[in-house]
Amino acid sequence: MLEFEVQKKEKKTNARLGKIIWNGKEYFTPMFMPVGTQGTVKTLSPEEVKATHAGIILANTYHLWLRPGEEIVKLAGGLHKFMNYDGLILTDSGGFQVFSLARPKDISEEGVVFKNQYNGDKLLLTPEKSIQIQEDLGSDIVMSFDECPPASASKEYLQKSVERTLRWARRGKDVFKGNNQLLFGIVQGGPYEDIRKFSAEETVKIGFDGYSIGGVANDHESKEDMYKAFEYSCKYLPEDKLRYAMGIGEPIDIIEGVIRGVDIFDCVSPTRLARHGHALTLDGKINLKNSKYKQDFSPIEDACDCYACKHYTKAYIKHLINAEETFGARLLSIHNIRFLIRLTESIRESIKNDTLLEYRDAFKERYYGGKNES
RNA sequence: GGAGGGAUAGCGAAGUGGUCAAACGCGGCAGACUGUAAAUCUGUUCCUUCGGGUUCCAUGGUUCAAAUCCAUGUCCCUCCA
Repeated sequence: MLEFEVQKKEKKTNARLGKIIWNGKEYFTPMFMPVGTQGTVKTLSPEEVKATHAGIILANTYHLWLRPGEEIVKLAGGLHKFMNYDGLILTDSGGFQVFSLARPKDISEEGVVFKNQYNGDKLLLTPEKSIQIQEDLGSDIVMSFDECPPASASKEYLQKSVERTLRWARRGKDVFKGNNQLLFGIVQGGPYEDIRKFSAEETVKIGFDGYSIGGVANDHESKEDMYKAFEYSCKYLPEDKLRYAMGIGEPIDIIEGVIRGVDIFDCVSPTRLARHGHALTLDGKINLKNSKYKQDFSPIEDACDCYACKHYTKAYIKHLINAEETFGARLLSIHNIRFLIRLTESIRESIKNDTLLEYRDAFKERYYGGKNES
């Protein structure tokens, strides 16, 4: 069983340094979780994922339900065995797909109706079904099925949505067997303190192994609103449980999240940006498709210890991206994930030294180089 | 030697009297991307001092008006000898 303890609290912020023990292995928080929606971190082998020092990945209930089907994964012996990955796996519940795929009229008290994108079938995903699928997948951390409304939704809608998500959380917990799996509840409520407080307190009353902060970075809301959501959620969550900000992955957002008490982050951005030719660097995000890198025979970052930076130049990776060779996307994915993992390593170091705010300011100054972050 | 067909922006390719600075695709140049319907999507791509200027193989012509019609030339392709 997975254990979690807070080892140190930063003096000037709400940041925490934590340790997870699972299957005899230790993992440290704050941590970043690469996304492997369909049972693979796009373009990477599990060995390459592990080489970035990522200890946990996220897979998706909705996608694996549709294809290949959770019964296939179960027959294979569970997702770890199926995809040959022995690190931690967290499965998202399909809640994000309520935001990205469903229309308002598809959402009811019972659950959410989706149209199977492969054969047009009508499919009903309910809190109970989501838990059953995740149990069959055999992930280590199971997410409650939630509605993920846009941050811009009206306060009235958010309040109603949060109440329904609470009922769904209750229903999910009631059927969850807990066989060597943890179950997380999800706090919603947009940028409003009263709704976040209500959502957090009521979710805690139901009682979960950890708590997620959802409904952030899904609607081009302001950074200020996103950070409020972190703050107003963490404020009402227990100290001794993991806190996970769902979908957060811009470097500055990770730092600001940690400052407000978040332990875990996940994001598609390092792999998606990679496929689109972008590399994360301490001096900001760069686009290797830009012609200025044609003859740049230096690594993406001199100081980076990733496989891509140790062996390849920007000019070569640019060539691969321009030629649409998958190796380019793979090298950039390795780099970008390693970049975010290294970011969390630096953050943990700063928490130990109680210098997180100074770290944040120096990071921002260099990353944005005087430009406004957006 | 004979008979046809063709030449349009960096490339491919529409257009066959005015609504054409010229569709569309590729390439080029940029931008976006936060629990992945995303190896996707968006913008831009003759010159410009943003008023305009100069284009559709070349030259001449017809017309109020030509990428589009006519004549001649150049080059390319196909078929027949």
